[in-house]
Amino acid sequence: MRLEEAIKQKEFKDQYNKAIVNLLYTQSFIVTKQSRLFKPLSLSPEQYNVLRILKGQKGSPITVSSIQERMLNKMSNASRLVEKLKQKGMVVREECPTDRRQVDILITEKGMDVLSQLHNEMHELNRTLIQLNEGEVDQLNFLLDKLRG
Amino acid sequence: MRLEEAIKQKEFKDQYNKAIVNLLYTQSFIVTKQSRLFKPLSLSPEQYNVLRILKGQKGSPITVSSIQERMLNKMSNASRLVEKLKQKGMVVREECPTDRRQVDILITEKGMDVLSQLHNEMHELNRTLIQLNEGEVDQLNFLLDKLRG
DNA sequence: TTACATTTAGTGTCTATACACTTATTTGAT
DNA sequence: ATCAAATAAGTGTATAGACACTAAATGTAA
Repeated sequence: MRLEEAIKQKEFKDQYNKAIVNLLYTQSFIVTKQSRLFKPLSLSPEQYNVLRILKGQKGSPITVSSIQERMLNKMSNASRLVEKLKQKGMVVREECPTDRRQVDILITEKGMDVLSQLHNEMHELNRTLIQLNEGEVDQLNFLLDKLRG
Repeated sequence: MRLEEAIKQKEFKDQYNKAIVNLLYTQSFIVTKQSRLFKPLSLSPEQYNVLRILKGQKGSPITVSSIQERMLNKMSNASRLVEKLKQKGMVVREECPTDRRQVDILITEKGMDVLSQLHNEMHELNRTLIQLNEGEVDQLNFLLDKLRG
């Protein structure tokens, strides 16, 4: 659906303003659909994001601040998200041996299980959410990377 | 900055997965910068969105559910956002004469003042946030509209 | 008209964002 | 060696998103 119909706005001042609104609306469109996938596993999109970061470590520990740096939303609170995941038994916290300010985080077997349960569905969803051909997706990624300067 | 550096992820499974992550990251990038503009006026991005919808009405009232339909995030809670704006004196609530379930909302002089204070800065910010030329912005809007099917 | 379904606004609760703050530890300059 | 600055993790608080729920008003069909 065109943005104008989706939010019932007839016109935009210019294409730059429309692009801003289009990006915000499209993110909400994506997150809403992803959330429904996470729901049965009692996982939020941001908790999923943290688990993905931990999985990417392939066994080596990562500190809370490094998780924060890798998060999609730089303003989110990795400390509290890790605590939520720990309560669910999906991660463990360990004191960092070289710097006692830091805390090493590791994904558990249970955390890995949750990710593999989601793997196929997520891949399928991401593919169907984006109704573009391969050339168009490449172009979109190029434009988004360029947009941010 | 390329997405890979921004979130320190070396590669993506495919361009579709990268596009999803790119869209989520870019939205956060935009909202974070917009929030700083709203901060001095004690306005949140979503409250601003509601005020913009009300301004677009050019004086005619709009119900809470119609505001909801026009919002960028369809899951947000127009009822509570309107209440916050009312407490700040930026909107008024009136009982709808034809349907007592509904509540008509109108923007006040104060609400309009806040919008005009932000007008120039917002336009400038939106323009500088998007580091694309005119043809590229058109292309981006086309791709985002097509993406959602 | 009565009974039932639908619509509208609003509430409750959990989670997350935004941002200022605290505490503990480490760094680094003198 | 000392002490201020910087860094890491975590806390407090206000706002918002996600989603189930309620209450009141309206629509509709028998």
